[in-house]
Amino acid sequence: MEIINIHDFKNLNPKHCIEIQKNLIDKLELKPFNKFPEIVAGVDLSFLNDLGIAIIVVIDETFKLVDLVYHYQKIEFPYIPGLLAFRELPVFLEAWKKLKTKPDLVFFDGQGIAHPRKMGIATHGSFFINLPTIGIAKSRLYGTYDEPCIQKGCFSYLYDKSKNKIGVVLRTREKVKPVFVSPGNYITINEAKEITLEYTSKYKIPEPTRLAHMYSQKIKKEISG
DNA sequence: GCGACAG
DNA sequence: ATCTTGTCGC
Repeated sequence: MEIINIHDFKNLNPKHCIEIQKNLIDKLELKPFNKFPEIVAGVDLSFLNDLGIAIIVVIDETFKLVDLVYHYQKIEFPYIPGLLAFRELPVFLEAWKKLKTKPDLVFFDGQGIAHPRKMGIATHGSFFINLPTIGIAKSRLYGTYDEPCIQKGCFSYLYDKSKNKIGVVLRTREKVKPVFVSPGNYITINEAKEITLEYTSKYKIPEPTRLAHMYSQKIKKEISG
């Protein structure tokens, strides 16, 4: 069975998907990235009936927009908690082909290894683009944690059932609900947290993902008329 | 069997 | 994610 051919995603049932995720665990490399990414991309999808619209924004360390591409196509896979990658990665990868600027790192909207099988969309996606990735989720999918203090920069670790760290619950803005940050691949948990804070401006959601979401809503309106 | 459950 | 307006609090 082909393990990661994205074109076969739509023909898979949930059990196949879970097997694929389990088989990919050997490819996970949570090693230090050891550099600050000066050019990063942010990914997000919006939906219009049966269309999925993927947008990728590329910004520099001053949050200036460097590049932007998007792609939309029919969604072939339902939303199933734990299997988000199978729904969204096919659309994302088509948009990725259009990108001319190669970022140093990519932020995804969703989990990285903070996932039942350590295979959230940021992790799964890294195998296709071969770049370090970070998952930024607005809510928890998996793991246990204590509430972090209320100041910006406060954080607590997310743990799996074996008490291993799988990410952080990070307060990116004072008195506002924290975000769930986990490394996708080719980066450590602490690097993911630090880089996320560096790329956070005055809002709860870090700039790469926030801008991607903003533009995907804008593009959706253009498409709908 | 009963909850939990990214977007 | 999406459907949708005003409103409470810093």
